[in-house]
Amino acid sequence: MYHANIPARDLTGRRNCLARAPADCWGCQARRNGLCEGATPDELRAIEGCKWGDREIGAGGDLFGIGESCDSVYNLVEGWMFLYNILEDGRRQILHFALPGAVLGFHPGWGAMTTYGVQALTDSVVCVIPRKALEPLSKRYPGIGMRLAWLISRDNSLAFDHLTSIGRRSARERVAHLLLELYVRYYAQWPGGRIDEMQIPVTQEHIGDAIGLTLVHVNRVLRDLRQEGIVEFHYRRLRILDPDGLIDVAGLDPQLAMAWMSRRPIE
Amino acid sequence: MYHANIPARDLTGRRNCLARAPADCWGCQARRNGLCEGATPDELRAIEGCKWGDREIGAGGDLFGIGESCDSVYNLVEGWMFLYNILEDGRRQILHFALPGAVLGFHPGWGAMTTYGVQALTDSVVCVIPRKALEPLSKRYPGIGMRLAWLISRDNSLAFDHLTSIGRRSARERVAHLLLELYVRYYAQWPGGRIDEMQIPVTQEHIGDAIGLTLVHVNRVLRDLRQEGIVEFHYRRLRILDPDGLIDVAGLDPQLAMAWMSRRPIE
DNA sequence: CGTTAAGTTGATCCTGCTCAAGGTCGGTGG
DNA sequence: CCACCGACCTTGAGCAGGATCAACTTAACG
Repeated sequence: MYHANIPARDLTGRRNCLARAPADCWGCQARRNGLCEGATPDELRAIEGCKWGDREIGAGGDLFGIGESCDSVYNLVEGWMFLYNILEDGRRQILHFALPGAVLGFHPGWGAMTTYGVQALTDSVVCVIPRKALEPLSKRYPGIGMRLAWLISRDNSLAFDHLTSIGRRSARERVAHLLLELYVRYYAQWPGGRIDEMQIPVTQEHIGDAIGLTLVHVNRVLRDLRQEGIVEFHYRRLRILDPDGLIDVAGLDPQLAMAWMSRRPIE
Repeated sequence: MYHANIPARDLTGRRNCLARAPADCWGCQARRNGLCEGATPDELRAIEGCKWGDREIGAGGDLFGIGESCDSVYNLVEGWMFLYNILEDGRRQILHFALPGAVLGFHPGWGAMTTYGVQALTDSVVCVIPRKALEPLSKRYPGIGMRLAWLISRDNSLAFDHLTSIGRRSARERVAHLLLELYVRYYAQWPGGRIDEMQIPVTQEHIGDAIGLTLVHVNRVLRDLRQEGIVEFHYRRLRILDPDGLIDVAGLDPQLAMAWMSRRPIE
């Protein structure tokens, strides 16, 4: 049973039922994911040993903002977050949606400022690993460095997909593409979830900011897709009625679309 | 002296003078960059020992195409390359320009197909390191895994910048932004190069494909910038006449713009 | 000096933005 | 249980940034 009534807080800080899934749903795999994925018991103990502790962030709160210095690496244990950039005049670009298992805050220019911010979409929990502990840790357990490299390169690969989408696809294609991505990642995280009733803790404005459109236009595209009986997205509920149709609208090779689901770590 | 007349081949395969800079210019720092950056003599020997050899790629040639399987990691030693994606109908998105020192071909889904291609802008040389050698290498020398992670996260950071640019900036801002990026990276690679005469082996079509515009519109924007006396970009020659003006057009915080130049590795 | 890639410019069209006004959902407080 | 409120969604009208199509010019190489 997935959607037991465990309340959480949304962006406004009010209780709502949008993030109702139990901890076991939002974060079940997290401790086995991210940096700990495929780790030996020894490594797990070492990581546990050097971590500072967990940090909770309410929905709408920032893990860190743009331009802050950041001396830790975070392993997202529970909840959804997103990475973003904001220009002077308020235009916002969402760079990445982070699901449990994501590694956050590892960026070049260590002492220096971050060039993006991280905000919680739902109430979230991150495991804090001080930056200083990382290097000795990777010296003792060499697998950790490679696993980090692999995780970041996976995110990079997603960023490349987004670049292609924003740079060269039409609004319709972009929306379809993002919904598919969210579905695939949701499903990889919580297999068994139903395709016709997913809780994606994201508004239409988030979607627009992620794919370089205005919320108004995103809404129009979603209306069309709804009228065509392909998907429904309404108040953070995603229902994919016609998966093949959606893949078609996205302009994806159906085979490639399936390959998305099978990105597994080294070995 | 930087621009000695050592010919290379351009996209058409003809000799030209666009890549005239001597090997010492295009690739001088490469063997000290990338995976080898900051490596101890021991590590250097180990990397040298397990590499398969160098591979040369003529301008316009592919290091690997989209959908090929790729069982090696490449260290770009000499030349410029770019990562790209092509949609079914021919639309192309350039994901990243790679300069000497770049690590190429490290991507998730190892045995699986690549999701992007890599093409040479100038005659290039890469050092080939078999994928199988990488893991034992990183076990023996833990620093290598972390260095890899750092390198990839630097590329990721650039991809985030590009996402922000394409998603939320106007055509004018995007062009200015990319020219600044190319200048900064060029300068970091070949300090001492003149700001009013840089050889950037990239056409206006490449620029368009990198920032999600048509070459026609890129041309119009460049015409405006030229008429305003800010930059000239003509036949792969970039001249920045008014750096502050360019930073202003890009809508960048001047201080942040300078910070770009100082991304250094861990420790 | 011919050839070809690359750059340039104009006219026209269309996708997606802006501005503005409602409508709906869901949580809260009476 | 109902009324209220704020966040979120929805729709229309008009506009504009950038795309498309097409023709022409220029630079660089052989």
